[in-house]
Amino acid sequence: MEEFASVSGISRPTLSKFFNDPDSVRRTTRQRIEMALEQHDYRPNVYAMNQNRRKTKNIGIVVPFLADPFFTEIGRAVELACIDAGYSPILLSSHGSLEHETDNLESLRSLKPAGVLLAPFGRASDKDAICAFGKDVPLVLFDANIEDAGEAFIGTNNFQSIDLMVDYLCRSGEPPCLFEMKSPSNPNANKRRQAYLDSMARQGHEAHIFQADGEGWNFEEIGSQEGGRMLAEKVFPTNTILCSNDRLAIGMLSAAYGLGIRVGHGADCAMRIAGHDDHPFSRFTCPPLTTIAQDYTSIADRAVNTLFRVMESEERLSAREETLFDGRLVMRDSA
Amino acid sequence: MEEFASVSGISRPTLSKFFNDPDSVRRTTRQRIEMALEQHDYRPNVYAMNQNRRKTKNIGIVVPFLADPFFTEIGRAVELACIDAGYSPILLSSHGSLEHETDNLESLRSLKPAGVLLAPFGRASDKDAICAFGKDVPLVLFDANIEDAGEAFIGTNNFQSIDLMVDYLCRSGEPPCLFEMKSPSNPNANKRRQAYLDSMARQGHEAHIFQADGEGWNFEEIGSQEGGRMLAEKVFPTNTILCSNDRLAIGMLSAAYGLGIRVGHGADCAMRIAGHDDHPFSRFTCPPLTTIAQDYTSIADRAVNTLFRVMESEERLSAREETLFDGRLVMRDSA
DNA sequence: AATAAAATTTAACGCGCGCAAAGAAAATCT
DNA sequence: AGATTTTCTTTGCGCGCGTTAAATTTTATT
Repeated sequence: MEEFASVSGISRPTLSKFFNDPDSVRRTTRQRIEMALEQHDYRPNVYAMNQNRRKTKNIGIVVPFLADPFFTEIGRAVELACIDAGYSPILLSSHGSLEHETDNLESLRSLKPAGVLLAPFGRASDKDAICAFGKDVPLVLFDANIEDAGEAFIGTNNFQSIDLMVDYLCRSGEPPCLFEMKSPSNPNANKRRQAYLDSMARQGHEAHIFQADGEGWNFEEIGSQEGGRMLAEKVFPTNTILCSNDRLAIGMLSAAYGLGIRVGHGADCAMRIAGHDDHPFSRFTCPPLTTIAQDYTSIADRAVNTLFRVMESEERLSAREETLFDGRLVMRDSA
Repeated sequence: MEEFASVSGISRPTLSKFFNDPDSVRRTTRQRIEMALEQHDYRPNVYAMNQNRRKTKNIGIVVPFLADPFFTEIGRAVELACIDAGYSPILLSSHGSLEHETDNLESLRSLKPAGVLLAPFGRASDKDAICAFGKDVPLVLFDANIEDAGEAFIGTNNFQSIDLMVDYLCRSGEPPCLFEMKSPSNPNANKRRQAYLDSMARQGHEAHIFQADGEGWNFEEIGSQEGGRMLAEKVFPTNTILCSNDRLAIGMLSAAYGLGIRVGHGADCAMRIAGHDDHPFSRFTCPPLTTIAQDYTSIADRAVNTLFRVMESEERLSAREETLFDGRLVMRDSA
């Protein structure tokens, strides 16, 4: 950098400022530097840069399981937003295990990130560790909330979305049963169950909940196995099933097909199946899945913007913010 | 670290060695250090550590499009392998755009990674940039090959796998047509087309190739739209279609369902559809997709091991290695 | 026990940059 | 035009560790 300073005719501290934030120097000098850069292609040492800086230009993004298309999608949106803002996103997956989540936060801490976007496991997460992390680093949660952790939470309003779906299903046919995992780690599942109970009560229908055994993240498999078993045994008292998420629904649709059960809302159909999340593949199931679309883009944008706001203000938010976006009913053929 | 050295009774250079590689110090001192670590929980500054090191403990992993489940899966396998080996994987997606691929390599270069695993776009990639990168950093390619770039390439033997599938399809019914993208960026698509032509010639059947218009990575959408149009227009001369990859097949299956065409190898079925890759969702299509399983695990393991071999040898491989794993026929109901 | 080999300590330099203070230069304002 | 503000330059310290070389200690070998 010393070298580049002499050949470019700019002092080293000014260059230092420039590389930290190109807009912090006068426009004319900035142009001079950029001219010189094109000729001598010098690039500052990332490690030396960040060593003495309290905060870097890194933004951590932690998701519980990257192989779940929902998180790949939202991760992608968030990553691109960060790049556009001139930051370096670092996308970390917790690979479905709690240890990795904790490890990821530990790794991030030593990277002195300017901020972190975290989609935690939820109940299973190490709440204390996450709260402590939030004290040191600007932290915004998304998808799954943990009370009092981080500066803000952005997610979907499960009560609105489930109510929307239940209402639609009741109006257009038999009231739905709920199909879900027995021990969901994700708090959204619990909210959705409660929302289902509320909605059914409000509509004056009896609620029926069916829970699938199984651990892990192979939701399609579980939906197919357990859901298929229930279909075969005809345990469902109505012909309409609301699955707690699309991945379970995809599995159940597959099982229904295998059993020769025609799914859909047509006259020739035996039952209806609906999901929640508008999984990228739900458009291509057979039949295409009626579901609730989470507002990926808004969630990603709001999460990033909130994080930037906290980062720029250099102080904590006066009050923790919780933003819930409404879900949108996506009517396809399955229900 | 100076501090930790005094309280632990270990000299700083020894600690330095320890943090670089715990096995490089005597076992007794290593235990003393680990004891002290538990009491004083000191952690070296990542940036200061890496500033003066030629190589870091980082390993870059670059995939063209993380939202494609194939790459999420293989990325996951590779990531975990790196973690197990004590390295820090950095997973980067090129988000389907060439500029990001180049940017990703540039970012990685300044992170002084110990090695990089790259799944390039293929033909579209900046070959010179990748070759140049390979001169500076141990580089192993996977999935898509670029001649002479990096130390090795690990992928699937498309000629074997397609031949396996064509042979199966011919034996069990009508010979297949090939359905693919018109202008595939991935070199595997070209290999598969050639393999299809070869196999059909060998079997003494006439080859029929149908190409879908469309750009980008929305293969399911393209398969559904274009494939559906072709199905509706009955352009296929046989009742069996081999799709160049599972994502196209998933789209086409969806379209077939919408058209009321019964897909499968049963007596009551009108046509057969097969894919290639054993996409994570192919087990749950309707009907479940007959396809070729790429050996994810072997590819990931071999790629990582090869990279480590190059990294440890501190020199280039005497000859560039190309390893192709055989595909495995996965017979499900669709064909 | 004597010798050789391996591991550790001591001491000291440097990496590439952030950062702070004080003065000089340029741009803006009255 | 001068006064004021902004920006830049000069100077120099220090971050936290890698790394080296010589001196010393510990372990392994004969």
